[in-house]
Amino acid sequence: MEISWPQGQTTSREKVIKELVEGREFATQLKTMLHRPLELDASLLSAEDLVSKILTSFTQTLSVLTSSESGEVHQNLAVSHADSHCDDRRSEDSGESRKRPAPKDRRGCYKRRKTTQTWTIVSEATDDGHAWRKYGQKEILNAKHPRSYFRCTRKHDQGCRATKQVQRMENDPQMYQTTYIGHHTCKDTLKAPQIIMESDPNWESYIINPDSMWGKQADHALSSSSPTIKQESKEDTLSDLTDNLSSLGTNYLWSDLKAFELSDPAIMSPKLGSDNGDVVSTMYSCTDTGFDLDFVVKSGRFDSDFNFDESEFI
DNA sequence: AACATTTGACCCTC
DNA sequence: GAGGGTCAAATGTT
Repeated sequence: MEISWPQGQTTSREKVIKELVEGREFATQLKTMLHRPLELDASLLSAEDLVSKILTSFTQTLSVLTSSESGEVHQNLAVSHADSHCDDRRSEDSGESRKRPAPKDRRGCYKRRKTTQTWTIVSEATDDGHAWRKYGQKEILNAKHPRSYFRCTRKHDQGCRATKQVQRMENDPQMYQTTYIGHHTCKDTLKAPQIIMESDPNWESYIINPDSMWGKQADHALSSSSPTIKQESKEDTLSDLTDNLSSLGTNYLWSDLKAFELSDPAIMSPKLGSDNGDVVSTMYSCTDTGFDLDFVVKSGRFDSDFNFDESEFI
């Protein structure tokens, strides 16, 4: 994989490398801790601290990358204008009668983002640690099950534009295909790991295998299927990659293995609540940038060919 | 009261 | 015009 850095971003590149190296270091410590819990040195950081450090590393990396990517900023500005336009219109309608008022002219209010990056996962769980609000449901042609539409609950107070669509698989009703559209810009990224650790003190036994998480190939015996992230080129930006890394490395990892806290009872399979010992399998399909990534989360394993080696960025 | 969900209408893209 | 994405009033829940 090769990323070409624009001129003048050498410093950013160094920061990114530094953050990733630090993150890897913390992950290594966490791995050691998980493998040898009885040999813990009291002077070392706790597992929770290490997780926080790792997440901070991701966040700092994203911060550097997104701040150097002006196109995204312009896009956000355009949307905020559209939002204010809609708000103005809403306030004008405030005097109308309650019952189905006269149709409003909502032209220009829709922010359909056909160029925004999307990626899809197939999983038993739809909860990903983020707070979502359902804003719609539609019957889809030739689909047995309706599609549910969710937006980030931080849309209004933090302007987070992330949305997702969840649809039950036809051939396997226990599985849900979740399509994520856009990335979270809100600040609730630490929520998921906290929930995990609080909900199950033995989470590490089936949630994370640091060997596989950080690129060292460990036990593949449980990986019976070939997982993929498919990426298509739409709006190729560097921040796309980093956003995906963030999501895959944090949100998805936590969420899929946190399959037992379900956020949408209307579309959830009731059996999930008692399946802690069962296989958690997820396939990621990413429709996004020009980068090729292969991941698998199966039976609690997170296998990745993606390596956070700084040489990858040269 | 505040927040979340439901659901019909509206709008956009193809 | 069909299909699908989003809005927003009504309703439900905490």
